Amino acid sequence: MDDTQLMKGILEGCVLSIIQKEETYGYEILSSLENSGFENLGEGTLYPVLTRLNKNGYISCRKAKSPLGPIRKYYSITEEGKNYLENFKQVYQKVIHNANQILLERNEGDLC
Amino acid sequence: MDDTQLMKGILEGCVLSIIQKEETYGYEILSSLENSGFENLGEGTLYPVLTRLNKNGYISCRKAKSPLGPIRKYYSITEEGKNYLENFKQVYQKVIHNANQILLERNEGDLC
DNA sequence: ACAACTACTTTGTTTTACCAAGTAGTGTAA
DNA sequence: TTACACTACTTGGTAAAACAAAGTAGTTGT
Repeated sequence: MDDTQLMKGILEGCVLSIIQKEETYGYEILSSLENSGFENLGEGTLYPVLTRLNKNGYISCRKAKSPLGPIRKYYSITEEGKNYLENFKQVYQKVIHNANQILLERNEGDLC
Repeated sequence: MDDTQLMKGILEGCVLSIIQKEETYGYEILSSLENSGFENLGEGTLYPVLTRLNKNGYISCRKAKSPLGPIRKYYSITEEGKNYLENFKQVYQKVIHNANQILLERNEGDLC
């Protein structure tokens, strides 16, 4: 089964949360996400998220040379981004709570 | 903030889970979802989900008269639907677990 | 006759993840 | 030195799903 639909919207919040912890760049965020269990994420999935967050003013961008590859684009969270993330977390937790109630509820047939 | 993106994919599992509990019909599922906190769900959101689940063979359909309105379409879960739902729950829990790790992690600045 | 509630349908829009391919810089080994 | 591997970002096209808005109909109550 495919998890692409479940990823919708969640990814954006996760990326913003990672950037909030410290200034970082795309390629590093990718491996950070992989370490947290999001294993099948392509670059073509992540980079548009960063572009979108930047365009919406939730993160800002700074270019810097890499010691072992092409130039990096370092992103850091803005004040607007912090507010957005707090709000996102609340909505996320509400949705998850509602879904858990429906999905994980005991059924009649369940043993104890 | 908008939760439409977070709803993607989650809704399908919730609807299937509700049908698994007992045979039911669209309009009732809608109020069931509203009772669980999904308050802004339109009919134009739910009915396509039912059509999709039916077309994929996860639910079956039976028509029956309503005591107070037009004819109802009662849905019940199929064996294939049960398998799909179990699988869905596993993927769902994995995604949520991964996301929680990133979103709810303590930051350096946090007190205690 | 008309409104209110029940109940399902359809059409079009928007957002987003994903795939595939491309562009480039740096280091390593045949 | 040529080729490969790794780093790092970009772009274009596709498909899936939620949603808004409008419509169709049956039943009940005033």
